[in-house]
Amino acid sequence: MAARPRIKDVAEYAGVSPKTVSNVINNFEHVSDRTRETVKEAIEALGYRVNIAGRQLRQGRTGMITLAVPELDVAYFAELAKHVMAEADRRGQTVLLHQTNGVRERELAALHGFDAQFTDGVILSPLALHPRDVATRDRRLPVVLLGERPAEGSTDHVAIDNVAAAREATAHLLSRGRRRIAVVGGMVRGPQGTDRLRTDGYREALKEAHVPFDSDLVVPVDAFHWRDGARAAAALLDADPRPDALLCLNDHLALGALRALYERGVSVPGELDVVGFDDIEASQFSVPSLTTVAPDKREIARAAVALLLDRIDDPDTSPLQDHVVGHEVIVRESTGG
Amino acid sequence: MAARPRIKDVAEYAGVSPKTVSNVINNFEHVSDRTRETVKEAIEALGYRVNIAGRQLRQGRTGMITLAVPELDVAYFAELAKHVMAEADRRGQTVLLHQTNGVRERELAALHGFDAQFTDGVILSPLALHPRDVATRDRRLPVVLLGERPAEGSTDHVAIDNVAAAREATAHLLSRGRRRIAVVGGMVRGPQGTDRLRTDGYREALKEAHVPFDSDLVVPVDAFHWRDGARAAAALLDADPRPDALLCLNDHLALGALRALYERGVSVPGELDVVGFDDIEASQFSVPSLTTVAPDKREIARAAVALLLDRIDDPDTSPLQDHVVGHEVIVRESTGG
DNA sequence: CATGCGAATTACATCGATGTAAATGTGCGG
DNA sequence: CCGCACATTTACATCGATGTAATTCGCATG
Repeated sequence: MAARPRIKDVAEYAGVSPKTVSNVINNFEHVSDRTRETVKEAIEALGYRVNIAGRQLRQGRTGMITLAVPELDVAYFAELAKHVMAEADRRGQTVLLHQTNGVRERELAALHGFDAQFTDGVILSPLALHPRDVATRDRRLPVVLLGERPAEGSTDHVAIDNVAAAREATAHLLSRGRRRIAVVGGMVRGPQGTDRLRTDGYREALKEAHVPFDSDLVVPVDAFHWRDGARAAAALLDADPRPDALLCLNDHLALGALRALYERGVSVPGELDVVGFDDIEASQFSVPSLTTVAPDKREIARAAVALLLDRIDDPDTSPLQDHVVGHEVIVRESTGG
Repeated sequence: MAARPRIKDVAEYAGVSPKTVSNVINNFEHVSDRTRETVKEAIEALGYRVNIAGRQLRQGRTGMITLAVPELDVAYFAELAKHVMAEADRRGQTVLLHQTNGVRERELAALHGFDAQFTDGVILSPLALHPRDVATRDRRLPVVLLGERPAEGSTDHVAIDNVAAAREATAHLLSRGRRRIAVVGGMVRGPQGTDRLRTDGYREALKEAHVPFDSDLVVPVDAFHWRDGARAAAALLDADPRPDALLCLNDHLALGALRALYERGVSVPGELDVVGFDDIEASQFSVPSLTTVAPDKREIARAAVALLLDRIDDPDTSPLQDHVVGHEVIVRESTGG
């Protein structure tokens, strides 16, 4: 089987110089129609395809960006990835997707381009990164962080207003008369991660409604998966007094909780309300369907890609951006919708 | 901000030749410990990282493989992607993930390497590919197909035994006394796609049990999403006589059906059984939990990566493989488990 | 101390595409 | 028919890493 043809082969076949072929490929304007036609035929005839390595070596750009998320089988990240890839596509970029499993080491690797000068920049959704990791990173690789923000400054950042989102979701529960609202996946003290910010928003809502805060109702979890939500909900049912609502910090926790409540015969929303975050597709189809805080994922993707490409084009001058994306509380059956 | 250092800069810093630096990077054996140490320090000091483009240009390999799936927000593909990426990682390869949206044009592009000589090979999960597309493809790019197989030969292929899987799932329903089993997403005539093969398996099971086949019970769908399952289930409830079981050809259809049945007040598995395919994580946590056919996803991923890498190493000689992966019917609440 | 041998290191060419600058071609006015 | 302006096309060098082959080094032996 013949080796892949090079630009030189196409040139010889077409009877022109390699550079002319290159000019045709790149739609350079000063190429006569006849030459362009001849070259295109040669490309077709030989089945020629650009070798990206050669191009990148010359141009210094790959046209690829890295997207690093914790886990693809967490629906939120899969949906986000889908949007980022679509947006990148629209802007002529290719996405290299990585999973970090939320492990600091791998997030660090992402932050530094996976020990290869590979893609032009990185969009990273961190979980375990330490503030110092971000502060001391190698500034030569453009990075946009999503969601968590271990440290101010140093990178561009895109996220929803987590405090406001949690406040609104909590207010919704309070407006339905709920008073003992548990926070599944919450965190009272500790770094300003998403869990902490959302717990803060929850507390703000309680305060506004003059409902006392009870730290026993803030339940940390190992991970944000179904099983953790199920486990936490089961534990909360045994508490005395029982909570009358669960504010779950993502939809998987909430869906796991729904399952546990079903197993215990607790009616939702009759006896207890449940709210999630992320608005993954499953939350529309669960039984009962799930009230949730929907971030504008498309806008997150759009902003992240835009910020990153700007930063790639112009690494130094433009000021660091902190893009806040809209969100919305979608009321469904799990809170009487 | 300084530009990224090249191998030459490291060489100068360490006082050796570029080739020696390269030897250190690639763990070439004939390098003295002292030199190795010096070079490593220089790499560290300058923050040097390999430029993949340069390496690939020289070596003719990228160490990257493409994985092209229809949609990441279909959980099965997200889970599969996760496994493929993990397996590729284990074998020192990086995965470039693409979504085709099940559009023939994009699948064709994947089959041909996305008009760039980019990755070393492609793992493609096709939906819309025409047999001719596969038969006439450019053989210079190694390809492994997953699931659907538009044409025999021409590529390596990995899938479960769809006929047997559907036969077993149907037999399970029959053993529970179900006799009017609808196939959601099924196809009686048409190409040997997954839907057709599974419908064939369903028919085999009926035949073995001497249950007559009724083509009205085979319901095609637009796509394999929740909403399509919900829609199909709703339509089937209005049929007379009603089916007493739904064999849904993936879990999303099944979960959507469960939702529709819940809305209509039909008890599962009391009045009606539901079975899915894929064993996505959600099927463990749905209400009721879902009986489903679980393909060995890890093995699919392992085999696909292995076949592809073999083909990359040795494009011509080894015979085309058709790897059949194991599956298992997991009985849960939706069929009385 | 010359010689030989393997280990360690290096010079050089090369992978494929494209930017630069120079060369060639074309059309038009004078 | 000449010369100029502009459009096309081309020669050549270059991006960064590494394979090949040649060179240098270190050390033991006669």
